[in-house]
Amino acid sequence: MTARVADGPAGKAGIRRVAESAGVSVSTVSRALNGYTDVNAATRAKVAAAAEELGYRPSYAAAMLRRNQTDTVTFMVSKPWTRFVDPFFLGILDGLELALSAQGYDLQVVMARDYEAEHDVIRRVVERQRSDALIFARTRPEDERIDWLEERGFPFVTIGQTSRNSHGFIDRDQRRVGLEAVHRLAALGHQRIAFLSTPCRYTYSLHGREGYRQGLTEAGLPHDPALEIECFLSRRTGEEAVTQLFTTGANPTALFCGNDMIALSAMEGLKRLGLTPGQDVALIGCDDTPLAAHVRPALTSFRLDLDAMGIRLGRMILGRLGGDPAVTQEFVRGEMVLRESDSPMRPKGLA
Amino acid sequence: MTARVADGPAGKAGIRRVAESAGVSVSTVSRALNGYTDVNAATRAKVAAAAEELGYRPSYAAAMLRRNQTDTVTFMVSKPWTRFVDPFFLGILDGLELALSAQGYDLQVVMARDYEAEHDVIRRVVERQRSDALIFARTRPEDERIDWLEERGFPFVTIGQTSRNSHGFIDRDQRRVGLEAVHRLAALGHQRIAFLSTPCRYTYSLHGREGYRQGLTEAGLPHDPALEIECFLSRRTGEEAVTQLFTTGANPTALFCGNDMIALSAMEGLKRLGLTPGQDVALIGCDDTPLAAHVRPALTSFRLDLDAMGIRLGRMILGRLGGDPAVTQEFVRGEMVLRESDSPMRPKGLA
DNA sequence: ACGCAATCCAAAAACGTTTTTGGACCTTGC
DNA sequence: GCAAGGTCCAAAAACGTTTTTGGATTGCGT
Repeated sequence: MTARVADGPAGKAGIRRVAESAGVSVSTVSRALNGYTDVNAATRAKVAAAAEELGYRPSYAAAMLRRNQTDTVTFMVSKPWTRFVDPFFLGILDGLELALSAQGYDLQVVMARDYEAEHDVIRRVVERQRSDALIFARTRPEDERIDWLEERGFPFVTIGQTSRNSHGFIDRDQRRVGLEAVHRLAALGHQRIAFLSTPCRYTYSLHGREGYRQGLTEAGLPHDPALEIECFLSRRTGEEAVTQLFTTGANPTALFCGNDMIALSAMEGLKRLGLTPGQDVALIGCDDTPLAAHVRPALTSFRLDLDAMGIRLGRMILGRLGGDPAVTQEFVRGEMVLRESDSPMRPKGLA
Repeated sequence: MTARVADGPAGKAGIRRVAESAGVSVSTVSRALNGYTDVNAATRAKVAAAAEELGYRPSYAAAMLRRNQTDTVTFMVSKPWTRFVDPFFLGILDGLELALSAQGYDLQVVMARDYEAEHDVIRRVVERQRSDALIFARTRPEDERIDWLEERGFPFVTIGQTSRNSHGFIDRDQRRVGLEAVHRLAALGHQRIAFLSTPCRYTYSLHGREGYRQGLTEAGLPHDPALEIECFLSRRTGEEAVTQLFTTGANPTALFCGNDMIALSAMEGLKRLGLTPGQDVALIGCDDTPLAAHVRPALTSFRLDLDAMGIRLGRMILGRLGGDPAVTQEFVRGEMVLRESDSPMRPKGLA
């Protein structure tokens, strides 16, 4: 039996054993393995060899305790409206994990079951101290979560902006999306273009509305408040909106929808009203859900490179953790992908 | 300035400060807060009050170092074929996180970018020692990953079975799914039912095939190997399969597809061949992707309660971590949801 | 009163790193 | 030949818990 040397002769090799085996001190092993400069190349090699030989893996817990950092980043996924929105989050998660794991960081995932829970979830995450940074989406113009985090100096990056924008974020320029959608529809001859908005509490909804309205004025079209509808979370949200639009006589010939979910259910609603989507009424969605391409008529929408978005998110958060004090704010471009649902205005009146 | 007491007068309150404030020893604080029995109720209350008062949060790192466990469970998501499969993983993640967080466990997520990477990813996870247990899917009959994990005694649960089934798992009874699908199609009068299988390396594919074949014999139908096609990862996988089927003269009148992705692309392929899915050729899928309900004809498929599956997974893994040595093996029922694509056999020949 | 058991709690030893401090040993310049 | 300055490394002090060990105190039976 070898001399008892603290990490226990039986257990996994600890840094002490490596030190012993390499014939150097514990501290030297640590410095050598962590890439400090003040260690001779020969010594470093010797240490590396010993570590390799013994299959040494540093104890995460010990390092974490000592350095007081977890090398973990938390992503909070907002419980989606429905399964339709999942691809958005998992797509981002994918890119994010790629960027993080490349730097030795781990990705932790927490779920917020509903809107009210989000703040509590965040609180728990930072108070448990098991994570170095936080990423979340669904920002509001005035976002108490952000105030709370900034107050505590906890590193975070959001997907989406606030009114102050004092923090790091990545976002799609939803204003431009709205603008382009309306331009497209106006160019197709539509004069009565409705906006089926996502909930107005979210910043991006507001941006989308701005874009929508600006598009209207740029196209020389009047702004009719009756054509703006706020849709909430429900599988039939678009259906209800459409029903309302055609019941109250707002009678749009085109719909710009805040997301694909809304667009899809709006299609259902149209059919139920005896209208043919993509023929009687044109539609443009957002997000480019996998569904969009497979539905009839195929939904024109705005594609987002989720992987890239995740990777950039990872870089941003790592930058912040790396001590770079700069608050980075990035935009990703949502590219319109034309399909079938954005049909030209039909000359004749409605059915 | 108060007496310097190790956790630093300035920093967050440590257990020492709580002890001091409550007028007991450090160890008592620990025992009180961790629910040990040998501490007086009055003392426990006093400690709890002091902890509350000081906003004490135990250091995860220190506890982890001492107890040698991380209170973290890792979920490996296999890079999906396409975004279509995402809902499967995120759905499970959701339920899983619910179960874990309820017990104070954290959920860590790692991605395996391709099949070959999966083993390496697993290796990294257990060697880094930042996680207590692992969950992963896509098992093979002979699965080296499982051998590797069992060898090391690392706790894990899989989604899917192996040939030995020596481990804990949760799985859908894919044999039954295949059986039911074929029964349904045979009952509709179909005689030539093709099977568009997911890759055969996965256990569930094999089970599906078993069910398919058994269904055939039970229905008194002959087994034609030309009607069995293995589909790989590609957006057009079903399309290719269908083309092959109708080019070589296998000419099925019904398709049982190993997943919805295959079914959907098979639909495309049928259309390209001038056939009307759900009319000239019946289809049944698996997984019940959100897409299934929205496509025309709506795809008949097998629903899975992903949330419940995630929750049960969580319970299983927590059971294992709780010292319960029993290997639990659970099955979830995949319920056939009838829609439009499973049409009856048309009396006349093909178009 | 005395011994024995039960109950509650204090002291101290880990857990395995990282980081600071300072000391040998060379090299170099004069 | 000596001081000054560099390089490289050893020793030891944290980091903040949990858990073991054992010692007081109390209650009880005799």
